[in-house]
Amino acid sequence: MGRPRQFDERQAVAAACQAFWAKGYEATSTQDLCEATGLGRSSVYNTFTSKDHLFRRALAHYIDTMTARQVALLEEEGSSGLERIRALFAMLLEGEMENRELGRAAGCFTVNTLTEPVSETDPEVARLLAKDLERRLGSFRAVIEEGQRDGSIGSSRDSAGLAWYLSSVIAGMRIASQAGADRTALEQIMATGADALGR
Amino acid sequence: MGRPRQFDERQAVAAACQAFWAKGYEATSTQDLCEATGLGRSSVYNTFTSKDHLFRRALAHYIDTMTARQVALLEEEGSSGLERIRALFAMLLEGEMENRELGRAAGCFTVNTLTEPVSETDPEVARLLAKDLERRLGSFRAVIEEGQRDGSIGSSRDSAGLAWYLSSVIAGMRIASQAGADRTALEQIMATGADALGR
DNA sequence: CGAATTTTGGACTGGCCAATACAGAACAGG
DNA sequence: CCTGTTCTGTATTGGCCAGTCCAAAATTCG
Repeated sequence: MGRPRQFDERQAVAAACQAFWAKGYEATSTQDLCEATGLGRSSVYNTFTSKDHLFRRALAHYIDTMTARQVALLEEEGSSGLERIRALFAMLLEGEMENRELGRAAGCFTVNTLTEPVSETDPEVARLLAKDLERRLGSFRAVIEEGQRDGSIGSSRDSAGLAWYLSSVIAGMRIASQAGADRTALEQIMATGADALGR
Repeated sequence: MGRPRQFDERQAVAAACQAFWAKGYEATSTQDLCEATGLGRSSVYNTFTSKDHLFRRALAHYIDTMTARQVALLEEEGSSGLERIRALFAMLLEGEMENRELGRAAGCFTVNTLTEPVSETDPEVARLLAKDLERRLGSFRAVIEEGQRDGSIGSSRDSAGLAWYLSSVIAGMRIASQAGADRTALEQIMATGADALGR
């Protein structure tokens, strides 16, 4: 009963996600959020309680969508460990270029958030980021070990360390993208990043 | 003539740099800057005109100190190209751990700034970042080519691409540090990063 | 000592910030 | 059609923001 919502909550979260992704937590005002979502102030606060709460929802949404897609790609069977990692690289690169063409936010929302104070001051945000990192590292580690077994990854380094390395290379690529690297440079970063695994 | 300053301008810039480094442009208030520098509002505005101007000074200070030190290390003679890169990695890692122990800002001020809107909205900031990146890439490229000549770097990839890769690995390591990676993880990232150059 | 000049501290300003209050709108059930 | 309930638009709140103003302080030069 009661008056029905005139908007889709998930869609609003997705719009807020884009806004926060583009400008970060601090620089995004509640006014920006109203404009991005198309909602009035009352609807925003009635639905999401506060800017902090909406930010957490937006970050969780980003993580759910992006990390899930990436982990799924790494778990696909039918190709070697290294091939799957290369496929992930290609996907990330494509996503990066696509966002650029659409004039959307560059880089990675979670990486950007890590460099903001909110990642330390808000425990819930810290928890989301830590949990996502753990999940990604676990996924990386699994595919690396597969690669070491199937021979596509010649490096005999500790798989946990290589997972950290992989995570760093990806974060670094996104920073490079924000710094203005062109497609060729990004491709070279990814290709060289894979070299370290081959041996 | 006139009343003499009761503070050292360079010292004030250094203090402001620490504040901006720790919290970023957006989240650092002018009040924070007064407390960090120990100056009153009037002195800050009389000396530095505005928050934007002080931020540019702080960023320029960081770049001058940090990049100069790193470039100098890479230009030191008496060791192979790869050895110099490893020395740079060691220095960065040491600096990262030191900052952590002193409870200071983690990560890299320029990397953090790249993920903030100010890096796009303020043309002067954009110029500082672009110029620094160019300088770093040039320095990386030079030492990589030396390494390719002296045989320490076996990778036959394009030196400009490898320079981008190096820059990415370093940025990625700093993100990993902010994400909570321990010393061992950072060491593994750097070591694996060097593997890609060896061949 | 006095005039000119600069820095300094503290009070102050308009504006934007996140968040709230409230009245009316839009439904469901009876 | 009426009542209860939820949503929505507008006006408003107190607070912090960057930046200004001004009078007092501290110097140099004459």
